[in-house]
Amino acid sequence: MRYRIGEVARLSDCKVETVRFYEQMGLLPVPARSSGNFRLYNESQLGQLRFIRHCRSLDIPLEDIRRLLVSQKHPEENCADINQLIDEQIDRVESRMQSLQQLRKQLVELRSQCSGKMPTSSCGILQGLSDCACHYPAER
Amino acid sequence: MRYRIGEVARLSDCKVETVRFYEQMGLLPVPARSSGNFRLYNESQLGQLRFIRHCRSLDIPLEDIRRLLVSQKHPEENCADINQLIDEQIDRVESRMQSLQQLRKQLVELRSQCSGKMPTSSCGILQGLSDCACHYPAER
DNA sequence: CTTGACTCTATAGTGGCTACAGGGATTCTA
DNA sequence: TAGAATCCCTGTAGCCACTATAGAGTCAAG
Ligand SMILES: [Zn+2]
Ligand SMILES: [Zn+2]
Ligand SMILES: [Zn+2]
Ligand SMILES: [Zn+2]
Repeated sequence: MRYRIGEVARLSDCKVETVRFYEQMGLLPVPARSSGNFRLYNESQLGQLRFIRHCRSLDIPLEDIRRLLVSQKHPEENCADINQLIDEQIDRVESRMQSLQQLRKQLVELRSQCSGKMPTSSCGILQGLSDCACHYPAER
Repeated sequence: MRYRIGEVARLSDCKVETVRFYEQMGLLPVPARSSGNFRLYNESQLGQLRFIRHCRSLDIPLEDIRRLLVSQKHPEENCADINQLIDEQIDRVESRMQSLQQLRKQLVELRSQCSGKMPTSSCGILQGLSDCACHYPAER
């Protein structure tokens, strides 16, 4: 069974342009072509596309996905790299969560500076943003 | 007192290129020039740059910063827009936090599928990524 | 035979910078 | 006063992971 690009896109929940983009990035093998020059995919290529999409839903960068695909093609090798790659991804996610936590605190604090309908000249939010004590050069 | 670009960059904790970039984006007024064609900034422009940098540290997008700067220039207007803008920013941050929470859970679950040094052919992580039950078309 | 849905390539845009390349201006030191 | 170091200039391209056009070709149904 062979699929055209619109079908693999639908079957992997992504856009046609994205499939072409992955091909261009070398994440998908160059597909066969129909007589009318349409891309034709088989089950295995669809599987690889779904693999990529699933990785992307975990926010794994394309470069790391490339490494995972290479690992997949070497079934005899040790999988330590894969575990490390996921560990690094978890680290990235956790550190982003931490900075968002910080950010939220600062935004809520800022938001509390204004009660509502004021002239902008006395809006506590604008003032809080202007009276910035942090964006000064590091003291020496 | 007039500053050259390197100095305002240092005094607002950003890079020279970033200052030029903000000018190009219309977030900073076109500065005066010295006889040798160097940009020259005054205190008020430095203040505006620090305002922008502080907004950016709160991850407020440049478009929203532009709106804040416009509001600042109309001191008699009502500040409701400003409050709403910050509320929206808080919403964005919170929803990002939520999806990262989800992400972390999925990654930790995936990570637990592999105990350590296996051949990649039997690595639970690779298998978990391949046996994807989610990247299928929405059922009808 | 026409319509409409699909596909093709190539190119540019998104956001928020960052990093050159290849020159000119200024300032410090010998 | 020469040379070196450090600044600054413009313009362009790169980053990431797509997304969105434009303008053309392919194919099946009615
Ligand atoms: Zn207000
Ligand atoms: Zn600040
Ligand atoms: Zn493993
Ligand atoms: Zn999936």
